[in-house]
Amino acid sequence: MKVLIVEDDPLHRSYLHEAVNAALPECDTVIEAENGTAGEKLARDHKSAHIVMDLQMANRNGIEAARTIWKERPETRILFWSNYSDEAYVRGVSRIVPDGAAYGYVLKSASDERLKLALRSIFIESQCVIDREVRGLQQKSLGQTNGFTDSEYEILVDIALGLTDRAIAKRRSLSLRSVQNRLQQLYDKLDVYQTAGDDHEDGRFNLRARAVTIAFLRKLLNYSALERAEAELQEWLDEK
Amino acid sequence: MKVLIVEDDPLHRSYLHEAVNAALPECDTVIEAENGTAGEKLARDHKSAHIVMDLQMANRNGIEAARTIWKERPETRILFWSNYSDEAYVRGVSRIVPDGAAYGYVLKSASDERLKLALRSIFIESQCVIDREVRGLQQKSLGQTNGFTDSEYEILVDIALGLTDRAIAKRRSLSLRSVQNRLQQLYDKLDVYQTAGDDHEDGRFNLRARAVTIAFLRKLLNYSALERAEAELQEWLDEK
DNA sequence: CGCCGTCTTGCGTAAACCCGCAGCTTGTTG
DNA sequence: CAACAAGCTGCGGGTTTACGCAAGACGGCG
Repeated sequence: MKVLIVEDDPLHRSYLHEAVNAALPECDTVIEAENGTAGEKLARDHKSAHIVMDLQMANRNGIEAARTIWKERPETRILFWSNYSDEAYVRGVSRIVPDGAAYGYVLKSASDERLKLALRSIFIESQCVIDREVRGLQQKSLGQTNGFTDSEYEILVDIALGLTDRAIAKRRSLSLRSVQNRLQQLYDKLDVYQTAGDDHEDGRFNLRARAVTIAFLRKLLNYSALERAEAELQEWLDEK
Repeated sequence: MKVLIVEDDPLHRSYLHEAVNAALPECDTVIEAENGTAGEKLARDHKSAHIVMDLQMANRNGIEAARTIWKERPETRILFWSNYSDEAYVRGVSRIVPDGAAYGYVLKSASDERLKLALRSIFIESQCVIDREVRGLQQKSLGQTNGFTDSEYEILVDIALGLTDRAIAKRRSLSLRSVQNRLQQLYDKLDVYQTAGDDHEDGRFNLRARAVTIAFLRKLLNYSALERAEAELQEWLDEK
């Protein structure tokens, strides 16, 4: 049994290496990659390998890497190991996991025990293991309680990218008015108004920009989500 | 001689601990804090301590902590140790360093040697040590070559927060038109137009929102800068 | 002092944005 | 099937943005 570790930080890499050795005596080979690109290549070379993957990496982030790896071999088991439980990451991951694939998501702040347990559960028992904190977000982002619909999230990303209403309409095949409807819906959910008016006319906010800011501060969006969205946008621009 | 380590991640914390022991045999006490708040308190208790500080921490980030520490004891020597060299961080740091204070900025990707050397230079020799990469940014952000003026940066932050032109005018004591002038200036520098028009009328951008996105992608802004700015904004809103 | 560049401000306009109102299409439920 | 909720769409209008044009204000510099 082989395990591939994809992780930026040398300290964390060697820590993972040890953890894998300790938790999985049946594992005979551990390979390391220090960024997403190298990770993809090694995953291709060692087809049977299970993967432990960091999410935020400079060169090519974990979500990108996981996506291409899963595209080639959907049955690959991947354990995501991340510092953050931002909704943006969680959403990003659940967007790309293939049907029925075994995967995991544990936070770097988890104890040694938790990590080792997760390693065994996923790689040996083929179970999904998702940290409680992360799980909470996942529920919210799927269930409609309080969380965001896909269409709301979509339009959030679109204005975050800086598209005009018209451009969004074209991209999503909607009428201009519908786009604006969704925007209002988004403004509602994000509570842009409360912070906005207070009741003085003075400190008014630009709703569109404010919505993005709030989303950022609430970690509905983050750098890597923006980066991905920007790439998709460019793609779309090119083909249109 | 005492050294205080303020760092989120337990792995990095113990690594730093070792590095300090190895580089500074004259250091008899090493104290650790795992977030900004705890760091501030320990800094108060151990007045003579030199500090190694992580920048991005969950609870209270390094810049905040450093600011209050320096406010109480401006001669404190602080070595910032960070994963990133985003302009947003660099700018944030140079904004708060007291006149003539000895400080340092080294990246986590630096070699052991570099770190140890920096430790000795700052804590023993009272020299400023700033990683080459970081230094580059610093030049740019101070000199006007290609970089951003303070007033440009200021307005960037303001629209990122989601303020309207009018609100910005009020906050910065400018006329509405001046605010808009600065905005245009900003749009120029950020090259919002190039990506915008291409030459089709189709894929138009909302300049204001797009500018923020570009700034984010170029790391002129980041989460912690936004967070700080938001706090300042709230403060201003309250008193006005 | 007069010339010049940079910054500020006002006026005016076209476009984009925010949104209430109202008619339509769906899918759901009793 | 009737009734109802939810989403899409057009219309209309009030507000905000983006920006050209031009008139001052301020600070060097020959």
